[in-house]
Amino acid sequence: MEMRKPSRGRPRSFDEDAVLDAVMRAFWEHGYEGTSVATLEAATGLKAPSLYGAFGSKEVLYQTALERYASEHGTVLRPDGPARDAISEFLYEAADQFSESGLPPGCMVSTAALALGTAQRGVATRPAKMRSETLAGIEQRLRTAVAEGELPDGTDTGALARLFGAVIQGMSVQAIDGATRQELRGLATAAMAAWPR
Amino acid sequence: MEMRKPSRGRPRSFDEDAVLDAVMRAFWEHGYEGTSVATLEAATGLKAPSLYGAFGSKEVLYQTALERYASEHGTVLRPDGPARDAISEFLYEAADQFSESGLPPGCMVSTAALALGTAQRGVATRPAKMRSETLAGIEQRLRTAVAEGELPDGTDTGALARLFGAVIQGMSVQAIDGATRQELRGLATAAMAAWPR
DNA sequence: TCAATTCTGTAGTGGTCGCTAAATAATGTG
DNA sequence: CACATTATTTAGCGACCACTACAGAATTGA
Repeated sequence: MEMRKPSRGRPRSFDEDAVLDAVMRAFWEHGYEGTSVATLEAATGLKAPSLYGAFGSKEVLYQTALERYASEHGTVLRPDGPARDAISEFLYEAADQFSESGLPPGCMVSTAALALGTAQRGVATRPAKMRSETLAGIEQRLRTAVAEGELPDGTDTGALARLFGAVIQGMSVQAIDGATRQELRGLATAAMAAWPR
Repeated sequence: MEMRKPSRGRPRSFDEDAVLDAVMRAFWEHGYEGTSVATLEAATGLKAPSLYGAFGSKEVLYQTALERYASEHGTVLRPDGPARDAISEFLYEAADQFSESGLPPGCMVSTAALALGTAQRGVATRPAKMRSETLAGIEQRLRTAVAEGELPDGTDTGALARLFGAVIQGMSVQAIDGATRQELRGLATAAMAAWPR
């Protein structure tokens, strides 16, 4: 994947992963437009040309940080066991992650890039696609549950998937607004009551 | 409330309400940071000095547009009848409003100002307070329902209020991502299954 | 008609935006 | 050592940011 150039020339003076982590937190907390390159300089301790040399542009930096977020802080539906348990764990895990101390509140994907200037429209496509994939993943899990008899035939799996997706997105909003971990867990519990009987 | 100055001097050449409506739509669609004063000039047909003369600053313009949104496009819980019906209608009305053709998708309050640069932190306070008041309104309605016996004693009204609030917020995200009115209504239907029995 | 008042359009202000050319520093290779 | 290569630093690019001084235009009151 990564073409590592032979070690000619002056070596990097920084750890690329640590820098990307700081960049991720800045974008996570302040969004794309709310994070300036000057902000990133302050967050990383690097100067602009180092950032640009290592990553390319502010937009690439954002997308790279977003992928890192997805792989480091993202959650996946457990593929085994009852779908009900998988969804339930998914919601509780989101509640915990959105209120993790030492990290920005909320989710870098669920509520990202919802309103941008026209010039930055393209930045929103990747986060939107990630949200769409989350919905599709939930729905697939629910469809399987219907096929296996865990959920009744005729269950509106699309609507149910959108509901649990909305719960995640709403938890992100409320975490940003200061909701505690306990409150988010209670929300998750209340949401699971919507599971069909 | 409004101190109307006697009609001395050159009169306004524009309708203040129509201009504020255009401003509201711009902020609604592109957010605070995503909307520049140049954008507002294009949206209103006015020049900056007219906007500043009539309203004061970009931030005041945003807050004024936000209040207008709340009073023109906001929804309130119907205070009479069963709480279950009031919440249900609230969700369906949100589904319809977030997918109203001719208006930006989503909600100008539910998913507003979630990530801003540090310099603009103060802009987020009013939208956050509006969301908090919505949650409080829902919870109050649920508390009354418990007191009147519509909901069982011991119902976690706080968690249930947060759930319905999250559904609204998630519907706003999904509307922005392109969900149809029908899909949002289905989401609302699925959410009502969480109502305690 | 003249003066007072208020609004509009022109033409900027200083500041920040994302980004980069050019000089310098630090490494490996010969 | 010299040289090629790559990274960092300095300094600043043009474009846009929110905002405004100022002059002219349009109105009312005297």
